[in-house]
Amino acid sequence: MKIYSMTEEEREYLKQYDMTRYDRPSIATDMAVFSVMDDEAAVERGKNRSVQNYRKSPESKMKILLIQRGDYPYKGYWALPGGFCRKEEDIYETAKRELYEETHVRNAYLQPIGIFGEPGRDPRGWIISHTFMALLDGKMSKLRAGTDAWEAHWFDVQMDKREIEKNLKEDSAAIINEYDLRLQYENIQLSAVVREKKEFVQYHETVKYEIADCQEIAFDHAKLIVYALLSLQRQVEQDGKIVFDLMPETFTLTELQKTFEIILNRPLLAANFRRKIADYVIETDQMVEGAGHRPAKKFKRNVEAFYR
Amino acid sequence: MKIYSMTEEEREYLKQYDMTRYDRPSIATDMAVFSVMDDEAAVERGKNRSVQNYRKSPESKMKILLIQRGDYPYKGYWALPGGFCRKEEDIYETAKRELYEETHVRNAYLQPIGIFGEPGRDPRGWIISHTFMALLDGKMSKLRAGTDAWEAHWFDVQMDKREIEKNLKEDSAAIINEYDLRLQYENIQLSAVVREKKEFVQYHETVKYEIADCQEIAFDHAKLIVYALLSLQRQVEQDGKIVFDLMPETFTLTELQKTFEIILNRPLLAANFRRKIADYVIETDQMVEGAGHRPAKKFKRNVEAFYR
DNA sequence: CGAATAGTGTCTATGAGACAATATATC
DNA sequence: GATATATTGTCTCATAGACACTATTCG
Repeated sequence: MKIYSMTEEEREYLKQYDMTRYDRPSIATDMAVFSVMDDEAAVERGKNRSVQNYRKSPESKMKILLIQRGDYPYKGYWALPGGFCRKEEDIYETAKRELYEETHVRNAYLQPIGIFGEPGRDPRGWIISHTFMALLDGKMSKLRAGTDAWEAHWFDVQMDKREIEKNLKEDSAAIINEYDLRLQYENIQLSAVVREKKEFVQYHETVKYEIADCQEIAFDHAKLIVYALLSLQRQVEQDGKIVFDLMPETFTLTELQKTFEIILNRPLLAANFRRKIADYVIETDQMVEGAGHRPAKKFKRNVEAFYR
Repeated sequence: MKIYSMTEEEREYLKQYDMTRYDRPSIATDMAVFSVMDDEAAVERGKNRSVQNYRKSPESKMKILLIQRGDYPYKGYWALPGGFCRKEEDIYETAKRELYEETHVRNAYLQPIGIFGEPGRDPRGWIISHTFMALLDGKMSKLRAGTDAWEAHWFDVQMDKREIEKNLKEDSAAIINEYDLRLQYENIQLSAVVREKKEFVQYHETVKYEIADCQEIAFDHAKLIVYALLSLQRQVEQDGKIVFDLMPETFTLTELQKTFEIILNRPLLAANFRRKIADYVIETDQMVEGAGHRPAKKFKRNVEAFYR
């Protein structure tokens, strides 16, 4: 390999080079941390089930991790966990560090999904957010202990799509959708409406997102959350592999299916689902115990299949 | 909509807030600008065809736009076009501006594909690159006029995959691939080898790219180029829509098919291809003229189909 | 046995891939 | 007519979706 080595002239040039002559933004990461779990798991694991419905399986829900801001700006509002990129830190390292600080999870699916640098998005100044999506096995995370000024909680996520306008012609298109976002943790309710504008300009598609309404969600994070949810859906629709990142080491096929259903927001037929994911899982000899009905086999990932 | 409005206390807080207490990187965009065209088009359009083979259709090739660096560091090396993000400029705007400056194209498919911020990637200091992929209709671009110190050219792209290691087990996997990249413009030959390491760590996939060899390509741009090519391939493999962004307003189905083939790096059967893309195109009444064989119908995009 | 969930078998429609056949320009 | 490409028809096989059916545990 040919190594790049500097000449004396170059060394001189770089010595004179002044990085600060250009304005520079602060770089932040915001983490959309998702998990799928039932409410009991969200509060405390392994607690007593309600006595009446002991036969019913608990309902799984999509969750997102939010923290309440303890400082200005948006003091008291809820925001995605995140923080600033440290000097000479790779942005992925920043994301991993933030994730660990908030959840004590070291290994998780982590993916950059967007860059939001619109001027004015943060009153403190020019701050570019690198938004990451993280998928957590809900059983693994231990939230950072909250203080008065800094609470972290798993919020239920509900998002509904509404079509506002759809104008399709042979050579042009304009589509506007609205996404109603509702987030809930105990008696705390947050909500937002994010508008998606798709257009065809000179034979090229353009998509824009803007916040139409926002209750108690800090900065432009409502937009980031909607964007992250749409990214997740789109990816799972195309290739379900990443859903496994939401699962623990072993799981039943029904648990896996429910996780798919929650993300895709539609029911799946068990027989077809099982056929589809059959190659990706391997039966273990564990069984679920103590349910009021036929016990399910536990499965684990078949790593070979993930690489075709 | 509830408007976020500041209190006096908050205004005071922000006044004291010192952005400069954290280190900040410079933010750059690097543009992987791809186009598919025949060599004649790359040099000058509409020129005389070679007389012997007037009946043969010209061969299309994948091209990438590179500039020769006129300054240190990597003076004389070839690099992706790019530049720094200006104050209060959205990073997408930076990318659009750069694209326009280099190619005089305003509308093109533009997509962020990666963030590269590894310490040491630029000898000038802490510079985070936001890499964008742009797809251009080759007939549209007019390269910025070159000067002695600043040449821009369309390079032929050839990338081949080589499997180095493949260790698949039930619960773990380690895969190493190498990508041989060769770029050529007239008698200028650039090359690189980029290694891709995939692993399964605690049930989660990790992928890393590193440069194993690099000839005459500046910075870590060999890695960015390979990464961009892989992104393009993956996307087209999943959903061919973006290929249309490489096409002019009207085109023949064979031209479209060739473009797919070049990206996917494999031949397609015409009958099947046509069935697959049938809904996305509309016949026009134009025909190709003056070819030494049956003339092809010209088609245009069917915008309706792009929105399902 | 009834409730509740786990798991399987099969029919059909749709789409991908392979291959053969036909069509139409120029020279 | 020869060359070179354009365009269409059809067979097979794999897969997705719908639906009906069987299995197993607890109480």
